[in-house]
Amino acid sequence: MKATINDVAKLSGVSIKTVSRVMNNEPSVRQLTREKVQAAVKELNYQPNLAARNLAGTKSYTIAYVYDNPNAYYVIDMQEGILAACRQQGFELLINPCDSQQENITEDVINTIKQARVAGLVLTPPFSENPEFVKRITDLDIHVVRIMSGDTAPDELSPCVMVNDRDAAQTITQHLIDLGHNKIAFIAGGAEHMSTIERYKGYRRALKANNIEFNKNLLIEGEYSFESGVNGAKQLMSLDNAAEDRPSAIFSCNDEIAAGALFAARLMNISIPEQLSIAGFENSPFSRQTWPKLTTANQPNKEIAKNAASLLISQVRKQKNNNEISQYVPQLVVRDSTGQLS
Amino acid sequence: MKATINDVAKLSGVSIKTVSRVMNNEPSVRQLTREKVQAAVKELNYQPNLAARNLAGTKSYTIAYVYDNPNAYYVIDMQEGILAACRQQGFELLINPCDSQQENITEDVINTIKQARVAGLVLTPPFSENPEFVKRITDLDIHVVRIMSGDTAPDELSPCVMVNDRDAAQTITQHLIDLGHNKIAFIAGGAEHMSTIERYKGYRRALKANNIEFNKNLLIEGEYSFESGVNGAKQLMSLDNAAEDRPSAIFSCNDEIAAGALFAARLMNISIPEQLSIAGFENSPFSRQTWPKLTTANQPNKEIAKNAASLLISQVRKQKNNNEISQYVPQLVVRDSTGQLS
DNA sequence: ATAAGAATTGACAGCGCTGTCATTGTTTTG
DNA sequence: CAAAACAATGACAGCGCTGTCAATTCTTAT
Repeated sequence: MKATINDVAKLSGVSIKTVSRVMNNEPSVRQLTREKVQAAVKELNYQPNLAARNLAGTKSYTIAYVYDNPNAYYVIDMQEGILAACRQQGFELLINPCDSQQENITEDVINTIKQARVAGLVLTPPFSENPEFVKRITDLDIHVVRIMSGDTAPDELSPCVMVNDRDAAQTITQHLIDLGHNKIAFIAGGAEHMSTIERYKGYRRALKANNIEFNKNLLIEGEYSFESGVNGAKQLMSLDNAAEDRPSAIFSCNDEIAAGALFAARLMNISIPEQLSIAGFENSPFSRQTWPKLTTANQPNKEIAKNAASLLISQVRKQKNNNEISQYVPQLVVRDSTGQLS
Repeated sequence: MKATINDVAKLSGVSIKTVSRVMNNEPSVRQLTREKVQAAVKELNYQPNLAARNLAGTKSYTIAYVYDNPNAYYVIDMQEGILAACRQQGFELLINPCDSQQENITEDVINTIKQARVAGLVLTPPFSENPEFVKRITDLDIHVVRIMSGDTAPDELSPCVMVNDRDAAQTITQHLIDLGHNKIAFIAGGAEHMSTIERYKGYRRALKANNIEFNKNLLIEGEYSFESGVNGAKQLMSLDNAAEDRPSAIFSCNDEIAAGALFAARLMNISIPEQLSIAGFENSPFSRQTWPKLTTANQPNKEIAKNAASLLISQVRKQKNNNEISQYVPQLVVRDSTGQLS
């Protein structure tokens, strides 16, 4: 029922070794031979047996996704993207959820990837932002691709797929400015996240580009939570209007914060967007479940993850891969929570 | 570095075949021998090579989680539970996200599980609620364990882990009644979900047990969405109060609906819980991100999934497994969105 | 045209385990 | 106590593939 390499060899009239070569994109196979084999592969719908490959070879056909992130939507998207790349390339995916705060987490992860003979790792924050952790892994000759916030890779430890939160945040802030706002507050997420830092930088850059002076009363240091949004917005909206401090727009570091801010505004009978504009970031399902729906920035996580995983697989295979995009800029999604003052 | 079966055989002074027997819990091994081997296994920290097992044996050590569910929190919890069981038992997990509405989905899934030599499937709604689908799989001698809503398995196709939404819904409704409410509305989720039906039944049963007459104006047929909660609550709260139709409590079929209802109440300047109690269901992270926080019912998804997966693995191994719980009743979590009328 | 060199291909062993079946050890029974 | 019955163990092949290395074919330069 299931075709083996032997069937392919017979059908195409070559040895199994040659079939193996074709399947692994090895050089030293004549073009004609290659095509014959590929035809047979197609006809028999042959797919190499992963178990046999893993057993026989010194190479590994398994990559892992090591994560620790409370945002289920993010994780699922990443995972599905990675999975798509794996399926395409005949790789296996080991999922490894874990607690990045745990004492011996690095050793634990190393153990797991040794045990399972993992060839490479896709890392997302917070792991991707921890150079010590990354170094420990790459020192073991295990390939790594990191997905992280920024515009260029921070070091040479591994290839990175960058998410340019800064530019995106600048775009969002500019959107607010274009709407006529000049008192724009920023509710930050936890400062331990690079994404917070980057988004903040983008916000500041937009202000600067438009000659709007930064007012530190309009900066709230929060964390990535609904509650933080509620408190931040409350604090902001109780600023003295006479002193011209009270903002007419709030840029929240993510959608959850924005939802909280939205909620607080509602509590204070401030109508959105007539009296106050609120923007989020992430385009999580959350942002469509608020009322009004949130203006936000969309990052195509599935696509990012798929690309990162393909990159990783090319690395593992020692093939080059030219059509990788190494920087993504989240795109502005304008919905109903931002508008001109009226 | 990594111990093989050979090392264990040498250390314990038996043949590799005997070690294999011990590792697979096969009979026909003397107790003394078994212990010797187990000691060696422990000393060498030996773990059988999955690839070799899969390649050599006719048995498979892979189970799959086939899902199609928009609720990322649910999926992640399920997946992590299944993963935990797999790790414990030395199984491999194949993750298979897919679209249950797709034309040839059944064939696709069958193809995948044949290709990967999957021994068993963990199914959650909507797949677990589709008997045709389940039958197609079990006809192939592939083991299945279903997680679904109800109190007893609907058929003999496969073992089931039941989530007794009905009893839980009754408990929630009773909680509302105990608080003094007797005009309790129900905003349903999509009727194609068993969970909706079950939760509705529990609601009706609680009414009946307390001699409260069912008022069909208080039943809103919605779907599992925020918007549905908004619309449902609006409709309910505009009911004529004079006719004594307007509810003082709303039982929403899940947290998302409840969040919508909460939001609508806020829009109408109805204070929660002073003027209206709202209960959700699911205890999703969502329910802690509303204000006030939602009273809801908690289902320990991770644990349910872990149990279901262990059950599946026992089936696959043809071992019996007595300590499985086959029914879970979600527990009432009282928070701030329900209270007495004041 | 021909030898040296390079490119292509194949034979064969073996990865770590399980299935089959033969062998050895231990009980039971007449 | 011998024979039959059964329990415990091991020898060996082989799962489907890859790595090594030798054999073959094709180039190229002389």
